[in-house]
Amino acid sequence: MRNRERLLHAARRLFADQGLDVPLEEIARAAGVSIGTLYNRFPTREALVEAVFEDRVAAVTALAEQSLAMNDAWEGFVTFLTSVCELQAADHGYNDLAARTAPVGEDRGYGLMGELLERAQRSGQLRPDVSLADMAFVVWGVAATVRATRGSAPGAWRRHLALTLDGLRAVAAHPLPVPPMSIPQTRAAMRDC
Amino acid sequence: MRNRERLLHAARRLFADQGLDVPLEEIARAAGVSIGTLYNRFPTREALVEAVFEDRVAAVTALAEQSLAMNDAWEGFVTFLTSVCELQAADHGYNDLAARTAPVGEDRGYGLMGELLERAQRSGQLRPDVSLADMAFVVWGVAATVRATRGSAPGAWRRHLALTLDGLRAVAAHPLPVPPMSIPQTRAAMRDC
DNA sequence: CCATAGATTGAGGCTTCCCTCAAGTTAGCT
DNA sequence: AGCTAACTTGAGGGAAGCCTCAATCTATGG
Repeated sequence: MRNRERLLHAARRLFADQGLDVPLEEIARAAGVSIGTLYNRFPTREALVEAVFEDRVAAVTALAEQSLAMNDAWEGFVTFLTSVCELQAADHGYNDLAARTAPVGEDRGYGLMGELLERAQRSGQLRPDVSLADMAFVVWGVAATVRATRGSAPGAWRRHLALTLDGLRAVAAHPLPVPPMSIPQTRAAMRDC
Repeated sequence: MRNRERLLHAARRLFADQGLDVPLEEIARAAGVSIGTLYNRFPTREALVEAVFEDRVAAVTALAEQSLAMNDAWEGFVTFLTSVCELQAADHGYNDLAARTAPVGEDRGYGLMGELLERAQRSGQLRPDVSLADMAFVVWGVAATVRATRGSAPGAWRRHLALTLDGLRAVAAHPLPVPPMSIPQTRAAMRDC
């Protein structure tokens, strides 16, 4: 039916503008549909969010593949992270989501992140003591900056990201005080938003 | 009166455990006082928050002074940032607050941050292209990690901070893509949470 | 043209939190 | 004791969201 599409369109727009916490009634109104219909189509907010951002999984996978295809391993690594952050910056809702969806997972798309990372380490440019779980710090950090600066200093996140990346270079490496998060820890942390 | 103290105690505890968004009614209940009394003493949530965290301003100033007294400029800089992050990690409420209160301000205490920063730059260890406004990235980033990992991986923020600090070293410096935020921009961003 | 299955509607009940204010209580002063 | 000023109380009104469900509408096949 047409209503499902209208709802997805409205939700996409409102999530992008206002984040994942928009009132569902507002989405229904924007779609020109009643709140009851929204609940018929998407029994929970989660279902709606998932449907709206379904395509992003593929998009991120594609970005990772493009980045892996680049000759320079470090450049590929940087390009991938930058692209993901650009998605975050362009869409308030995806920014909210990225923090919960981040790098570590059995997810096919994110296996590629591991390859990008290891390749950059083998090339000697990415510090060897970081692991996949550490990428969550990048995403969480930039997400916070994106959120804070959306209104007043859009683009400032690029500076934050650049500083962060400089800390990931092998030449910058100094001993880290604690071991990386384990996979279950990382997953639990992402659940906690 | 005694009630003011009871309220401050209860609020201090609940803010620390649950963040700044605890229901005021819960604070009143924990203080053994009615909601009306809470409103008599603290007409707005902000007033209560301010009263609870009043001492932190002095505490942070003291930390900055201690750090300035250290011989090694870089060590002082790192010690200060680490101490502030420790405060954030120990208190959910202060973590919420730090992001809005961060480095830039006419605040006496935060003028010292500028001295720490410039001293570390003069010593050649802190990269010369960062400014006070960039410290907001550190606070925002670590605050996000503290929040996410509070339950599942406490202490993980130390790793995030260490990586971030490595990116601030002069040896790590690579050109930054955009200029630092202006002071008004920084202040506006901090208002937006 | 009717019957029926399916979709849609939106008022209304529910929860949570905010904040106020009339009535009641306490404490200090004479 | 009596009087007053100051403080305390908590029921209650209001706003925002969530979610449900009986009534209504639509469409399709016979």
